[in-house]
Amino acid sequence: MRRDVFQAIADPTRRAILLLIAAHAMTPNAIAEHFDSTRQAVSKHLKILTECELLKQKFTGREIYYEVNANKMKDIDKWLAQFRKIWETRFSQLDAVLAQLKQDKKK
Amino acid sequence: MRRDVFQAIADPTRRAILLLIAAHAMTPNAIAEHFDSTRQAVSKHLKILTECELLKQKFTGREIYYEVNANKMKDIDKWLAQFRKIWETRFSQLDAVLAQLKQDKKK
DNA sequence: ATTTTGCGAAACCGAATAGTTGCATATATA
DNA sequence: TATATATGCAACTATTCGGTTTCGCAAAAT
Repeated sequence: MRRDVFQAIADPTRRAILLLIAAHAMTPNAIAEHFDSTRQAVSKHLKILTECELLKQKFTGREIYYEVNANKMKDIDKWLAQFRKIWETRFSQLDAVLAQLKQDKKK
Repeated sequence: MRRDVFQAIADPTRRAILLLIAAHAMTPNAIAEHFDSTRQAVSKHLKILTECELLKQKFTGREIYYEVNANKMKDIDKWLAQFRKIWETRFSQLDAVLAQLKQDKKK
């Protein structure tokens, strides 16, 4: 199944999970304790977050620690960066126009 | 209906719309020309993006120009900033631990 | 060896989603 | 005035989504 970072963070529970374990890795049971829904529901969220690589698994015995993949979080920032770039050039073009107007005024 | 920025950008078509009109405002018809789906489908996307304030409408006669609300885009960045903050303190704590180890070694 | 614990996977269900077609309305244009 | 154009809205549909319950399995604990 195609998993997308943006689709993954669309769900508020999944965003909460990311924030919860951003500080330190946690097991599914420990994570589920912080939410009203069942462990299985949380497990589904973890699966989705793992499939899009926002989470990494660390296996220790029968426990699985989930931790945030900081590197993948950058994908969101990269997308935002596109807009920053567009707006910068747009404003620099505006600057050029304003400079031209100033120039014309002098004449 | 409750509209969320994260839910809005979950859809790839909506992300494409945002990028398309980031440079300059466009009308629904002009936007729809860039996609395979019908004008009505695009119009629905525009409605969702407008409801969560990622887009602003400019009315001129019977035409409606849609433009990106750069300010609302910051909401996404604010969310990302939480993680940056967590990771900064986590690393500074790590620094403290390392410093302590160094201290202990001296003794 | 038996029981408990931690976990994922499957089957199912109601709600939400993205798309379509068809229609109504207001503004240009002939 | 009649017609074409730009747009939003409603009804319908197939699919996806988030949740639950039930189950199976492997690792600990007893």
